[in-house]
Amino acid sequence: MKCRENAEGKAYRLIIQDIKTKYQPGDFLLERDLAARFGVSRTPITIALNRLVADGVLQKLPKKGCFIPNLNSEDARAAFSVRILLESEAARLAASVASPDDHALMEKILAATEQAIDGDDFMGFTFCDEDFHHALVRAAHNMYLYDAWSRIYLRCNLYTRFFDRMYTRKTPLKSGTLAEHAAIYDALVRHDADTGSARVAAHCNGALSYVTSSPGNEAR
Amino acid sequence: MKCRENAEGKAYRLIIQDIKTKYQPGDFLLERDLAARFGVSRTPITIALNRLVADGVLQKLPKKGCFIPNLNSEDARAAFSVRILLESEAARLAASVASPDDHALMEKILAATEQAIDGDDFMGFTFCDEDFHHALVRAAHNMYLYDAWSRIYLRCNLYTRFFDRMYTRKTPLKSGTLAEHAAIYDALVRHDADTGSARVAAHCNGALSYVTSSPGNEAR
DNA sequence: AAATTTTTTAATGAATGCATTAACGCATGG
DNA sequence: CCATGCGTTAATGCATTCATTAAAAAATTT
Repeated sequence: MKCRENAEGKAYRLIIQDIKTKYQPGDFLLERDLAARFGVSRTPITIALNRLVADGVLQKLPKKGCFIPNLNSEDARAAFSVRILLESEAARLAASVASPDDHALMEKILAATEQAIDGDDFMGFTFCDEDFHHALVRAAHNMYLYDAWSRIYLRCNLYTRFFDRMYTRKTPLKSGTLAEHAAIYDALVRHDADTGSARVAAHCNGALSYVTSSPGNEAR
Repeated sequence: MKCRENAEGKAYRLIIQDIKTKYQPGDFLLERDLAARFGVSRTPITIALNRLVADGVLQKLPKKGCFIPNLNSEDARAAFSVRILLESEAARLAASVASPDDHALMEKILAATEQAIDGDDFMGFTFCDEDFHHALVRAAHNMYLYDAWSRIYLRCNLYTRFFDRMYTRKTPLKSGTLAEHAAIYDALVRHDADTGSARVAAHCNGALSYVTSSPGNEAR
């Protein structure tokens, strides 16, 4: 049986959606607005916002509220370096301990990615991209590693999604991303920890370059 | 000017104190009790508890509440491996980028540690121990690394403090810890990243051994 | 007597109302 | 014309109240 989602969880999920699609760096997220739009009271909104601050996705000023942090290249490099540290270690571990279920899930995601590309479904592709990385890190079978990675990945995605929205540079990325994911997966099933780890690092560095090479990445 | 602490921040700090000194694995933290004891309403308590759940220090069951998670050796190894990954990388970075201020702070903490040992002040020693590690990771000058480390360190300390309370095995640890901290600091000022990183890893592995070697570490 | 159903209780979950405070506009004086 | 001080406003911060629900206790039935 699956318990129905509570108001706070719903708020958390919807706020993340909004952050990725609606708000810009510097924008304040007003509790009253969010509460009205999501049809809940301010209390669960407050809790969800505080969680997002703890996640590093939002910043907070006392008596001022929560806002999307400014994104600049230096921050991006700092955030991505932590992501790379964690995610490449996850790949190293996954090469040893990933289960057949983990492999099956990743294969399924790769297939779905290909399908999304064929259908020119950018949103679907984005979900598949995120799903693959989640599956990869989960395959390391260390919940603390996954927790820490999960947070910094959310933060890194803040950059990626924002620049996606700015430049909507979709097509050139897609094929490369799928090929790189497939190559990472290939190393994992061959239990080649060094190659898997290196490919993950290279892949993430590519994402970092995408973000930092864009002009105007110094947000207002 | 320093703003006075708000109720939520106070609650967060006091709950952590209580966790380290009062509660045991499996104990539920009742919001009403905490609110009454801290002299605030339930709202800031709820927010603080949710932050601690996000930090991985507490676990939560819907409609049941927050509780201290069970501590076992396997979890400890998983948590410490993430801590070691982050903290040894921090040492590697700090060897390059630490400022004179960072060095001065660490020296000050080392002196305070010695003083605490001389005065047989176990509480003071504990604070110095934590302060040193915080200063070390901060010296890497990467706030995302510090954030991620901070969380997993809190979780690791859950084990350490709990076993400290169980066995109060103070004296044999103290001198060794100080010497190891000093050795780490020495590597940092010599800009020897490899040695610093290795010494941090060894030091943390020692803490892990302390926790896992204790009998009865499989909590109820 | 054991099992099951009902009732009670006590906890979290959520909404509302009030207090506090930071920011904005406006007026006044230099 | 610019700076400063006051009053208004609108936001967060917090307390209180009500609703929901899970667990424990009691009563009833088999």
